[in-house]
Amino acid sequence: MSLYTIAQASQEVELTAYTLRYYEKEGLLPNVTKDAAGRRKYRDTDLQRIGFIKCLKGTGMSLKQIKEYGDLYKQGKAKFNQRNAMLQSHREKILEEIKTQKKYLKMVEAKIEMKI
Amino acid sequence: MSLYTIAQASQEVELTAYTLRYYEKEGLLPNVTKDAAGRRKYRDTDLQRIGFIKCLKGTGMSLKQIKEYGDLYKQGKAKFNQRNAMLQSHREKILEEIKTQKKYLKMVEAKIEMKI
DNA sequence: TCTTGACTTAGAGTTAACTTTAACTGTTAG
DNA sequence: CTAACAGTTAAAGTTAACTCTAAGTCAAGA
Repeated sequence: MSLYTIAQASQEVELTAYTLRYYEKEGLLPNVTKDAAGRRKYRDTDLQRIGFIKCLKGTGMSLKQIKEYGDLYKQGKAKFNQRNAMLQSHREKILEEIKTQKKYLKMVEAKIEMKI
Repeated sequence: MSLYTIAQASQEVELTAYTLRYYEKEGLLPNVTKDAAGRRKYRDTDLQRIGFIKCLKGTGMSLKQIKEYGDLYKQGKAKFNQRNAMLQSHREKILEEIKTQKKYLKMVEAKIEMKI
């Protein structure tokens, strides 16, 4: 079980320390502990959580919605259905997005082929 | 050859009239003509251009870069190489992005499958 | 003729997601 | 012991991309 300073965590997850503090302030990382001097110590589970936040964010979910998801998560089995529904519909959204990206890719390729 | 008011063009391309004026102000739509009363009249070529702008924007190109691309386009054959290089590297970027989206899709699906 | 409604402009306001600053504190290497 | 450094906070600043407001113009219908 290893602990990371904010600088180490920052490097690990490829987000700035500013961003990590910001996410915490916004309630996306409720479980980050601090050492005796008040400095953040990130655990592996924190890094995993950040990884999933990056996944949700990278697929177009807003921080606000990510927080909602996290809040449901915290409430455990009671909110399982609601939480899973969120993921299901987000999955649909990603599928749609991939479809759109492929369409756009073809448009760009067509433009390249036009050579004008 | 049909002409569209801003309201009609707006509906056609699914952007608000505000956004169309904003794009024009930013130099992304340099060829929109106006009628005797000073009202914008969009031609089919304008709508096609907007369609391509949406494609570039939808694949993560900034309006600033889209303007640069448009400016190169305006300079015709002289800037063909530069313009085409932009599209080539944008194509790579889209391919990368699709790859990332597929990875994230798998992460979300894994989370759904976990049922926890 | 009057009024309604779609348009015009310049410029101000909004939102999300950071990003930076200022002032401070606690840890560590020389 | 002290200077440098990594961290802390609250709050202000930044950026992109809209989005809206205010004040005005113009054309068409009752």
